[in-house]
Amino acid sequence: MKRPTIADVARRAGVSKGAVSYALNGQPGVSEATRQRIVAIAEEIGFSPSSAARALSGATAAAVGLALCRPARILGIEPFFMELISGVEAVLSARSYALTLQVVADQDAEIAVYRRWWGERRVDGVLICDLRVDDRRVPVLEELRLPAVVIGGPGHTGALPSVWCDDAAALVEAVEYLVALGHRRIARVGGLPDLLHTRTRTEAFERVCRELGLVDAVTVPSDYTGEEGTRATRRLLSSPGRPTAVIYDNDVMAVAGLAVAQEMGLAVPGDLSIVAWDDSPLCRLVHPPLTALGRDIPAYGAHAARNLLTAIAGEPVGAFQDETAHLTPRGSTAPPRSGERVR
Amino acid sequence: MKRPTIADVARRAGVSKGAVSYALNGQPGVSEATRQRIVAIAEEIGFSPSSAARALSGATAAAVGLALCRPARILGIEPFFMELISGVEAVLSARSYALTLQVVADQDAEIAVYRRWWGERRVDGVLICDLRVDDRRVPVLEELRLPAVVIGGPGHTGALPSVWCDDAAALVEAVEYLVALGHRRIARVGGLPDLLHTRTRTEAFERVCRELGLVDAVTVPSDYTGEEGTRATRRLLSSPGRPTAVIYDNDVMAVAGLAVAQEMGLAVPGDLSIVAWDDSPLCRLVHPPLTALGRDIPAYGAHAARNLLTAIAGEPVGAFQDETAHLTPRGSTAPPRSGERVR
DNA sequence: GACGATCACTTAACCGGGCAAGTGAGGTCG
DNA sequence: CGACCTCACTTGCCCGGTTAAGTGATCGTC
Repeated sequence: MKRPTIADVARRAGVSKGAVSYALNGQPGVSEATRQRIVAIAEEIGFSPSSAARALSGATAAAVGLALCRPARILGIEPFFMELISGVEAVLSARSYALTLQVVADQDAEIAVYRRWWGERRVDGVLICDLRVDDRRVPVLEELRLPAVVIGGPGHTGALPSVWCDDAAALVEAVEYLVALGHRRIARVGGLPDLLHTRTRTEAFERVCRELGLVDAVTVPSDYTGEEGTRATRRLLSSPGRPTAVIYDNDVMAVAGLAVAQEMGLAVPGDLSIVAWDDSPLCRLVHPPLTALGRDIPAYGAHAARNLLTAIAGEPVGAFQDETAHLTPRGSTAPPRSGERVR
Repeated sequence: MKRPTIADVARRAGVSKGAVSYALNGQPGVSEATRQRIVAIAEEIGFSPSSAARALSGATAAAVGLALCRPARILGIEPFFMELISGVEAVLSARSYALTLQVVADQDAEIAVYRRWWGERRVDGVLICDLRVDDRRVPVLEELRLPAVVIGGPGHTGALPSVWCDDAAALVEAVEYLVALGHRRIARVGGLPDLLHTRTRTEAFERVCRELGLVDAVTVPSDYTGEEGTRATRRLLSSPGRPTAVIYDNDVMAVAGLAVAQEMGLAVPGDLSIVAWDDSPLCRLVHPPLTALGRDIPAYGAHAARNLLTAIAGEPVGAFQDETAHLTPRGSTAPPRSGERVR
């Protein structure tokens, strides 16, 4: 089956292809009667304009890019990215934009992908995730003048617009909640230490613990995998003066931590309270269900996509603060047993 | 920063753009010395050919499409799709193909996306997931002559090539294993009943149970979500003559089932054995770790992508059988308690 | 009734590559 | 020595849209 082109529509309508272009794009230059006839014919023969030809004649590619820099085994189990993509997609497909996805091995590969996409005019703009401190991708995108929205921050985004949320405030809420329950020995299993939001959380954790007088509040770095969550939890729970509550930087590690506690014969929440970051269905699936810091991730992605489309349209876009994650208490948190409450 | 075009390279090299095209595409028509000079200049000024221009002049779009027809909350938590995408990506990016992703609401929307992609020449081919019985997408893709590889089967793929694995055999292995442990009352929580592989598994389950003389082997349909897994498990475990073993069609529901058992005070595996389909890290995270039917999903995706590229190249491709999922026994399966063993 | 304005188109150039056909220089051979 | 061939390019058209500029018909106006 041959794909219909604008020339086919023009021939059937008995007009020039210029007229068809004006008619289908709502431009002036054709009468209303002719426009309707052309639209009907286009509909009838199933014409949709070649994105390549459109992109070539100066218009947009009608596509945005997303490069993910995480190994497959983490991408798979972390609900975050798929939920983000769902939200991004909802906005893009409503405007007939395509999403081009690429999984990359490291930051250099990611930068190479951006340069290639830019040179190939394959995308009109990109979303960047997993912002790092002094991120090398930012100056490259600025230099290329490739429209981009950073998902993350605040700060370290250069002149690029961003969509961010206040992780520090969310973390403070979680710690204050645990302290209100009576916990004094709180530990945290953090995400990849290079990521900006991990650093933000770590600093907030240290600050709030200092302010509340919690002395041995320690953050164990990890890589978001269940294995690392298991390892970190084992270490924390085997140490003298083990914590009575642990905050995990993602849900996967929190679930892993729960399993370790059960394996070691510790009751959750009796002997150990657990708080997870990112409240995916996973948190509600396990027993006890996990207290979690949740937020609407599809909405987060949707905001990023919307701002990117605005930036592509050439309008100025600044930093957008999304809602702060809020704590949903569930069965995994409770006051520590009395013996534990006194240091 | 202006994007370099082939004309920029030609000007710097002092040749025509035709010569540059020949040089960069390894075609004969330029001397080796000139070719190297041109390649060096292209490298230096960071030239990559516009994908739009390339696509327009008859070559490929260098992109393949993947439409996912599942609601966001399922896509997020099911590791299957992200792992599949990782595998697909590994093959595509090695050949500089882009992956265009779209999340759609239903089958009609998905078909509309294929028609649009085809008309826009946006992709050279597509991968289709979640094959149904007498799938309506198949004849559409055949009519459009859009290269496609079906991920699923066997059967119901029309003349389209496919990549599939023998779910029936895997299911039989799981049931035989449970029977060997001494189980006689085995139930199954199935996936979406419309999907072909669900039907394949259901038929295999009924057949093998009949052959082994297990009388009340029941399949409860569900939708792959944790909530449905919870509901189905509650119903199964509350019924008189409750099963001593349950096979779940995905890992999420298995984890949910485990939580229900714990909540109802049933010991796993003492009172209830659990087998999960798709062995994601999730299965190893919970306590006890789940016995699972695992397979290499990234490899599955990679095979599909490879066959799609072959089909795009115009070479004939048939059905490809991937390895059968194999059972990894873990802590969630054991012989039923003696009182249960006798019917 | 001549003139300018407006309308409803058409024409043609352009985007950036690919590629068939053309060209001129140099070499081979009868 | 001229015919022929090969090599190493150049020229020019094509892909399928968009859009500025051009054109002819109709209309209103003085």
